[in-house]
Amino acid sequence: MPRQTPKSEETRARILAAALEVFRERGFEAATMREIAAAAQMAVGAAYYYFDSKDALVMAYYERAQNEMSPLMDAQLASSRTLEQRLRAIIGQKLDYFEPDRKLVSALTAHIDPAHSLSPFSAATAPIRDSDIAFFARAVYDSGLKMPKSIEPHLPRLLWLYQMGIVLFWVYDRSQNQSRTQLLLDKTLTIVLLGLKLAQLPPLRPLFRPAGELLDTLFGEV
Amino acid sequence: MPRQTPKSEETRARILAAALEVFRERGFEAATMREIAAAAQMAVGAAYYYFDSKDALVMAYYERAQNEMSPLMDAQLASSRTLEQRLRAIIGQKLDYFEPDRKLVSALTAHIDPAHSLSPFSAATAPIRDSDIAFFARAVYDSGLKMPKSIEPHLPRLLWLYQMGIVLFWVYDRSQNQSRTQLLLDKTLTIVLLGLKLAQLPPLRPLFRPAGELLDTLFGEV
DNA sequence: CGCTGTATTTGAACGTGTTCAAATTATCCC
DNA sequence: GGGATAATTTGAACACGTTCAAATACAGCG
Repeated sequence: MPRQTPKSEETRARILAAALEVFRERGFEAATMREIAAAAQMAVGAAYYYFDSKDALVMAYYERAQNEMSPLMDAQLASSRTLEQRLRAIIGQKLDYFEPDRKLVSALTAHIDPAHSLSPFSAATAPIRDSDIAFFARAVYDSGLKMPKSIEPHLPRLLWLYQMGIVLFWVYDRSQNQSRTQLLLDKTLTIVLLGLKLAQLPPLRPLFRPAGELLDTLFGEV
Repeated sequence: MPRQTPKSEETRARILAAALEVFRERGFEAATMREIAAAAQMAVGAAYYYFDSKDALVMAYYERAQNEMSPLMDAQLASSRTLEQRLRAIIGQKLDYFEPDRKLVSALTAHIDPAHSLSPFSAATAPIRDSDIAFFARAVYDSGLKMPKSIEPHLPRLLWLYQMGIVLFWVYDRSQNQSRTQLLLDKTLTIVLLGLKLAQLPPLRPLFRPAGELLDTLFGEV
């Protein structure tokens, strides 16, 4: 993994920039590694010296996106109070950030298979996923929500999963300005928050015990 | 599309059989069209004369599966009464049928992108999807469930989507005997049925109106 | 049987992502 | 500076899915 010298770091950046340019212009699938290498003014082999695969270019984009979004997310969390505000802020921020690259993001969401490196559920994307889930953990924690003990530890991951569904829908949403996604977000957020409110009511808590057990097993180690 | 003479039909069948053999042996990705053609004792071009692509072979498998499952589903529906029984029967039947080909099915569920022909949401799989949703429609209708008018027309599709989630989980479930999927099915089915019961209570109906509006827009034409 | 047109079959060729031995360039140490 | 070692760059080569012009088998008809 050549990230040693400043020069190689710069070459790497040049290839990534060229790749994104070609991706945006012709889409991920239609873009060829030869094109990308040519755009970066080097032989195709050189691109492979810096990136293991075509997918790795998208992965690098994904990692950079996460890094760039991190402070933005912090700001969103700092400037919102209720859980609803926070969830809206986080998810809205993510959609805003990815807006110019919706086509490219679809390469990231195209695969469900956890064995596929670009899948949001893969081992390769685990660090990004974890740092993402951490935002939801903070959103929940800072809002002082009191959840049943059986649900609480899983809540960040559940919300992340929910957000993943929204993003997925958004990527393939062909309505004007992705207005359907807005609708989906508005309505489902209401439902999610209602569910969380209900889970807080002591008399209803027993109803959530089975759900907790389910989550324990599903999110537990394989 | 050469499905004219009995002979060509037989050749087509031979290629599909050879393909499934190779797919089962080495997995969809690792299998090559040259291997498949060789297994069917013909040149690679001949395979393409009968099937447009490697994906088309999986699609043919999918179509055949749907045809073979149809009478089995009928039987399951005939021998069960309550909605819970029916849902269990339908979903259980599907998992049983696909059990020997879990690896191959993963090629069908690997893509979310509706533009990808093998995606469960693609235009190419629409006929299979529709016939599948029809089973859920019958399961609901025959069970005499009284749903709010706002939800009712969407219920079959919703249940199909739910089932899709279960199948998806199952395909990538690496626990012994896919026991986690069983757990997921048991627990979520309880929750789904509880939700449907609640939706039937007149005092709670207003709560479901927004959900109905959401579904109207989401499932409406683009 | 032979002729004609269609259905099928062939395998070389294309463009793809990826690999790799070899060539080139940079770096370090004396 | 010069020689050795490492980092980088090259482009041909590979296996893949797919295409296609050409070759072959077949069917119907006189």
